[in-house]
Amino acid sequence: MSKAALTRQYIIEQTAPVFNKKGYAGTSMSDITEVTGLTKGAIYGNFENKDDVALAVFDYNMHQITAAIEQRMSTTSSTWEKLMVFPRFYRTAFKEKFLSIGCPIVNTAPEADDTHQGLHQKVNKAIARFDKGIQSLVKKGIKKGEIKDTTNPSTIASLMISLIEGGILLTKSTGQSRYLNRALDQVEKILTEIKD
Amino acid sequence: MSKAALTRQYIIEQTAPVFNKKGYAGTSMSDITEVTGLTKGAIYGNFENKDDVALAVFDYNMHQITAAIEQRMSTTSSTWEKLMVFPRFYRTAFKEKFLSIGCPIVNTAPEADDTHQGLHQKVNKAIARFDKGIQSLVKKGIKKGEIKDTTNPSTIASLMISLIEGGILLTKSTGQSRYLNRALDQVEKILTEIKD
Amino acid sequence: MSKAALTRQYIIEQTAPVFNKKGYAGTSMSDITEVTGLTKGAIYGNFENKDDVALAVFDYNMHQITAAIEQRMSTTSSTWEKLMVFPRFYRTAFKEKFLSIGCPIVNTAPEADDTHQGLHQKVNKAIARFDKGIQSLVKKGIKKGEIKDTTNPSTIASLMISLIEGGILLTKSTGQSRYLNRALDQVEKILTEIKD
Amino acid sequence: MSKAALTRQYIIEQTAPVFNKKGYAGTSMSDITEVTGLTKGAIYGNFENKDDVALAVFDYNMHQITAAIEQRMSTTSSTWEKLMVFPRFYRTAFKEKFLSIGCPIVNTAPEADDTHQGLHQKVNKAIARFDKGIQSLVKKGIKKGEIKDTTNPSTIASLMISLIEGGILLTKSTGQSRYLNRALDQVEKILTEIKD
DNA sequence: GATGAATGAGGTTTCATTCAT
DNA sequence: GATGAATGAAACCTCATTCAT
Repeated sequence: MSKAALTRQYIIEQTAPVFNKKGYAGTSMSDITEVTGLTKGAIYGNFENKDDVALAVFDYNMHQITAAIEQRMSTTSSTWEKLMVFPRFYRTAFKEKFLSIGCPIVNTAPEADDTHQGLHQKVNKAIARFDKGIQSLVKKGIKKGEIKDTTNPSTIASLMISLIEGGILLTKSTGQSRYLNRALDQVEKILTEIKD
Repeated sequence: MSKAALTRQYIIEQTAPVFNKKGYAGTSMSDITEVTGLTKGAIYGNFENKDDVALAVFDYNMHQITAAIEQRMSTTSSTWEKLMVFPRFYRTAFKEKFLSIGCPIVNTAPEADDTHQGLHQKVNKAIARFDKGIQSLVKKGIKKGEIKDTTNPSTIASLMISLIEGGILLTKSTGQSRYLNRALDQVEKILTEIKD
Repeated sequence: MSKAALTRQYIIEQTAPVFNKKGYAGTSMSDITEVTGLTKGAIYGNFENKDDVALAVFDYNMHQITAAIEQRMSTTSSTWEKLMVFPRFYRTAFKEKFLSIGCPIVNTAPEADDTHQGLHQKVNKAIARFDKGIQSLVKKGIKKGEIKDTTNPSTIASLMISLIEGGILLTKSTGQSRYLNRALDQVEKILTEIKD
Repeated sequence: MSKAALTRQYIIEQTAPVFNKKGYAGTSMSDITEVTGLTKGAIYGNFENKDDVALAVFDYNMHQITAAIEQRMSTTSSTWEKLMVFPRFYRTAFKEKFLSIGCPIVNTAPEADDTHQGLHQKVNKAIARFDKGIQSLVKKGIKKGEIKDTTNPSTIASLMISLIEGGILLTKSTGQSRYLNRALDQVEKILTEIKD
């Protein structure tokens, strides 16, 4: 890793929590220099502008979660078990490590929707990847006979994602874990129902 | 209604869409003067500060939705039918009139969580009212024999809210109606299952 | 007294302490409405502008002190005793009632000097009146044989005023009464020395 | 000297006359940018806020006078002569160079008294330093047998300062030099009386 | 490649004042 | 004659960004 790439990575890691807390518009370049201990010049040497930092931070945040999920999936060859990784991950690891941060999709979508094209696209791509991941697991499960062939992959994906993101939003805001817990119960119930 | 109250109302109504689009930090006082055609002084004559405008706008946005829902509920005396108003409302009226705006809870919760105490409290109170409303309908339904007495009101409320808010978040961001639609299908399925 | 004159007087009396505390530039029209409980319109109905209020308040403050001094002087027919009223007044009544407010001349002169023509003129007229008052008492004292005829009235006036205003300035700022006390001791010593 | 320190010094020097003329509340950030030719950002890059500028300017103004006085004192070893530097300095150099500005203590004390904690403290510290300086000269003079041992150092200091500051206030406001002149005559008379 | 002082626009808020009611 | 909502300028301050060193 070149020195430049290292600095870039350092900035992203230090800045991620700030963007998560304050949002895009609420985070200032001064917040970034403060949390990194670097100068304005150093930030602008490694990123084009604030936008560029925000996009990189979003990618970083998504990668943290996706990598953790994929790693857990790799421990089983059953596609149904792979699907069950989602509720299990969000119930344990997520609550321990990530809930204080929240989900980057939930954090970013409402703000980016109408004002921030670059981020909005990234959010939608992240949702699409999430969705496609679930759908292809369901399809593979059907093929392998692990999942009932009457199952609609798109429906399963839509439901799972809405339940998870909704649950996170509410539990994060209220501090009451029951929202995310009941949502994840429901995800598991749905997955159990489609098991063949 | 005094002139001041009229102006206040006017400012709220004109400003609501801007806050919905740009969020709290993203909306400037200049945005407000622009959309209202009033001067800075006029805004500050009717509101203490930007915060005060934001809180009033949030209340206004919530009231719009709650009033519409309550009005629909008033047309039936069956508590189960009253519960069914939620998915039906969000499926029709909401999509037509409100989706461009989004749900004030979804719009506000992520930004307010960590930085904006006043709004955060308002959001949580709104969620609590939403939750309590569903729970008391379920309880009443059980009492009246319309709903199975094995039903857990808190679970139903948690699930319904997570599904609705999650569905809105995703449909608003992606533009794909399937997220909200599948979430509402699920809400209706859940309600059908608890019908006695 | 007409109703208008009463309101004017009321505004002046309520506003005087504010101007004394905050100075001219530091006092806002809102401070004035707040302390009087009246509306902007009421203030502007009775005064041309903020300037006009400030000038009236200065006159009022000066009158308070001058009237008290003159009242005390009227109790003696000795001109030397009349002169001694100054140190005695400032030592007692002033410290009890007026020090928290300060002397209008000290309060106003530095701010008005370079920026506020109207007030500056009023301050200088007040000083001139103060000065002339002392000088004519000294002259009368010389004529009546109460004061040595070698005495220079202008010198006595200059010295007395500098000592009194300097003493007030320092005691007000530091909270240490010795500045004003030693200055008044000196005034009395000077008066004793010129006694015939 | 770093570039920042140079700019800071430049801002202070350019701004000093403005604060002297207009006072703290009367001086605006725009006045400062105008007189310095710098932008708002440049000022705020070098000072925390307007307060911070005002405090630095006060220190600068005091230093100008103190340095001039100390320099003159260094030309004699007699403590009595050192005390005589005060009236002589204020009579000549001060009237030529500083009277247009006034004395920072006189300029600042009345405004700072009730509203501006930071400045108020600085003013009082400046007075205390002035006072202590005179007192310790008197004490040294007594020890060295130059000054009568019946002399009260505190009284001398109180009197000298009241006379000087009072004289400046009145001469500055009225434009008549007799106030300061007679006050300084009196200071010299007092010093002559305590000479051993 | 990094620094950090400077920019200039724009942020929120308060000001003295006016004027239709 | 009084009201108080509105004005428009100006207050203090922060922003994202640049560029000479």
